[in-house]
Amino acid sequence: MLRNLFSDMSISSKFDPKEVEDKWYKFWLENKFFSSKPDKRKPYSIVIPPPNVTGSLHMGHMLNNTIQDILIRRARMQGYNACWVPGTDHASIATEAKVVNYLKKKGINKNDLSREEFLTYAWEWTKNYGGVILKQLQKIGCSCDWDRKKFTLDDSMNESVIKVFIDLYNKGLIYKGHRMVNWDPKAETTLSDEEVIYEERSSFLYFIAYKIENSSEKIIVATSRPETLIGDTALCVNPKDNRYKKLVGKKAIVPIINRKIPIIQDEYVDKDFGTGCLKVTPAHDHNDKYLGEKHKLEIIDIFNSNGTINHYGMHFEGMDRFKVRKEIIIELKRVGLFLKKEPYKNNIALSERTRAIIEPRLSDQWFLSMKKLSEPAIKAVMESGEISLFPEKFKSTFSHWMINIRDWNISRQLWWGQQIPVYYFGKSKSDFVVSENKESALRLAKIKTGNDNLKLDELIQDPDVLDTWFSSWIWPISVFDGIRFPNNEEIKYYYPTNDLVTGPDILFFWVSRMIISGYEFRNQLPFRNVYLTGLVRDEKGRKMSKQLGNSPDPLKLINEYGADSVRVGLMLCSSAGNDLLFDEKLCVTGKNFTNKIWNAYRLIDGWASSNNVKESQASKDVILWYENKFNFILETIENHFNLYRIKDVMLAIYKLIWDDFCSVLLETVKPELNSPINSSTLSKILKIFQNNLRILHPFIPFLSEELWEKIKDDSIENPLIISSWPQIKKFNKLVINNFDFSISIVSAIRKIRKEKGIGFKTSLKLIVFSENKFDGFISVIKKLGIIDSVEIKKTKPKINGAFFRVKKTDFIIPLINFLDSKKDKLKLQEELKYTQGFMNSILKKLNNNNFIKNAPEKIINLEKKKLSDMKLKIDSLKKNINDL
RNA sequence: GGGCGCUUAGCUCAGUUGGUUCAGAGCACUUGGUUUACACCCAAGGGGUCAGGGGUUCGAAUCCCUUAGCGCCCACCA
Repeated sequence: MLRNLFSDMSISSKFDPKEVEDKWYKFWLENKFFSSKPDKRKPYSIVIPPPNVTGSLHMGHMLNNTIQDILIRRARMQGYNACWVPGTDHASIATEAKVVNYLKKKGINKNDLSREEFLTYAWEWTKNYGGVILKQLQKIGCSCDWDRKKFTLDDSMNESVIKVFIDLYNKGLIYKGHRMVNWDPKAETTLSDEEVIYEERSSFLYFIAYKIENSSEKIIVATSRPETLIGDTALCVNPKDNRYKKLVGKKAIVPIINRKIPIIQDEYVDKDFGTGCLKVTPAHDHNDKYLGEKHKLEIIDIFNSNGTINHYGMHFEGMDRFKVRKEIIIELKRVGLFLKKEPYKNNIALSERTRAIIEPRLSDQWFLSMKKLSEPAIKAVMESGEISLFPEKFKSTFSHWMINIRDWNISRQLWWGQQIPVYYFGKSKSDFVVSENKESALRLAKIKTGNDNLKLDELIQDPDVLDTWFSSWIWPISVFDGIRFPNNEEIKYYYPTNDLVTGPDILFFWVSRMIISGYEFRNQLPFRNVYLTGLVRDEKGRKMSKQLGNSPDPLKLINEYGADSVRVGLMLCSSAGNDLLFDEKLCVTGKNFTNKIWNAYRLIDGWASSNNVKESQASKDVILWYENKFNFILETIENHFNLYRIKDVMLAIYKLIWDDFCSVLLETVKPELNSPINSSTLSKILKIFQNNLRILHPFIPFLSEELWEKIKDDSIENPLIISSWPQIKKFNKLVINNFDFSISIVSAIRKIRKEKGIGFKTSLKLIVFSENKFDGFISVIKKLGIIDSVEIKKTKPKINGAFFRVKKTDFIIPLINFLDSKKDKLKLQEELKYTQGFMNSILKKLNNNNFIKNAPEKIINLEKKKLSDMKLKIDSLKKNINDL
């Protein structure tokens, strides 16, 4: 390998990611390195948390997909059959809202469309604008098996979802219930709790008088929602409230409506809030519903689905709820039943998508009963440990939620999603069948009714669709088609998957439900390890979200810094489960790192090699050390990986490459100007560089592959992506320690140079004072410390010079010209003082009887050893001071 | 309101079962450097009463109690 000495000049000193990223991604794709099929190897599989099909990449995606890519690339190199299944989620409400908006801009109102027409638009929209995010994942380097791309509304997915619904229904776990739901009057749909946001708003507490039947008395009620009095079916007071005792059991008359309602008592009512009298509207308030059930009150739903008042509101019928609020106050004033209003702050529930104020409303919904289903999942996480959560702190949160699990409302009043496979054929509530399609439903209905004349068009399918999570909760099974074909080769090979990487915010909505479905439908866990990343926040600590617009566009960052650099930057700050405040500066750190590696390559590439130069001792020593150090670090990396401490892995590699490889190894073997390097040294360095690239690959796939290509020799056939992950070889900790010792000596020499104003061109002499064998690496000390000779003496010579001490060993650099004995003396005296103080504290411990009595022997001996060490140090310091 | 967790250097965080000089890392900062890969660099350095208080212990960043501040999840007040 003889090269022109100046060949490195032709390569830019700045690494340009743009040149290499697309090239290598295309290369990997074309060679099918991402794709996986069952074979004899052990599988390693990950299913992607499917991003919303409408979504575009934000930092949260970037974070957790980079982690997945790191895991999958490492597994691939380790020889596993690595399979990362990508896909998207149809995200029923989010997508439907987007399509509705899109149509609105085109002047089309959703309500004017039929279901089929709307779905046609939605599919068109999805095809045109959806799935962008998957292209973006490619930009960050994700090595997903794209041939396996899935969508939660694919035909096969739909079939699986319906099959699961029918199965659970037949097991008696799905039922229709009357529930208080969050009604969005603007979208005219129920919302899941997670789609509701709360906001503090100032409003008023209105004080309204209700007349008592057959009496001139009145009772005052305080309410923030006077319009709901239309639906009042009781007034309620606390039984201990003496003010109202005499009224309990009597009837009050709802103002304006003039309906008679009972006055009841219940502990629930707070005497001190408002007037201590609560109006009960069971149809429109969670707590009132509870009271209504307990006291068997009538339920009057007063709203139309768009938030206007229905016929119960008499002359208010058709009027919007907030207009009614105003009108009703005016009317109450007119009839003299309005007393006053007081300013009042409360939390208002809003629809996350439409920002409409949520109307709690009783409604017919489908529910999945969860209690029994969740038992194996609780066991797997809490008892058997089959499934591990990282970090572990989420276990307690998980268990609390699972134990108090509530039934899952799985129906949504939307069109975009899997339509519920329930077919009604009659007027009675039980006149329905559950089946995969209309034809089979008809057959069932005929059997159920005994009416053989039932016609297909007499069947009406439930208009609701299933909650989006109802398709994603079976994701790890359905992506391998294990619901439809439970014995297919794929599901048997890849399931259970290995790791799941996702955000803690969907631990309950998604992760726990996948575990539940895994046991229910495969009788087996869906994944062994769950790594919960932190939430990416902005510099103000706010959650990054599209609504706030505070998420930097990862693609812009990649464009500016390169994908590898952004990956490094993110990994450096991504401790599991801890939120990370994203700072763009980290990308700069990442860029510096990739550039450092690039320049290390340039350096090595520029070396000419020759057999005619001797291999220096320093090179031999430093290579020996690096090989030991590499394996030592490799071991710690493996340990970090096993605990999903990706940040620690990243930092360990960062330091290994920057400090050990570049600053120490390369600086030591670096030949003199214009001279070649020993050929054997160079080939060893290249081997080392290759191993470095192997461990770097999962983190910086593009640059590592590029450099691998550039430096590879005849022994290498495969591209880096499918090369091998290094095996940990035995290493000698003593070599590492002795070398670290030597580097500390070099640092001390450099410090003296700086203090004394001695440049790096002046060679110095070093005298070591050591009674035992000196085990530093002299060759390296000479090379890096720019020392021309090292003398080892048993006793301290009477020489003027700079004294220093590293790990119990004394050193002197003879420095007649640079000496400043006064200053040096002062410094040594300071150190003496500190050391004496330290020794005193050890003495105090050893003189403490309780310490001697209670501390383990090991610790006591340690302290004794420390004491003798300190004594020696003090002696030597004193000697040094005298010598000066 | 219920549950979980956090508070360590200017910033972001490590610190495993209490015990070697254990108070650490990266970044930032200061100082010095046109050393033949890299100024996106090299070298050296400064910096923390481990949130406050109390307790257990021979010994506490680490265990217990308490106060203050913060975050998350769940449930949501007429």
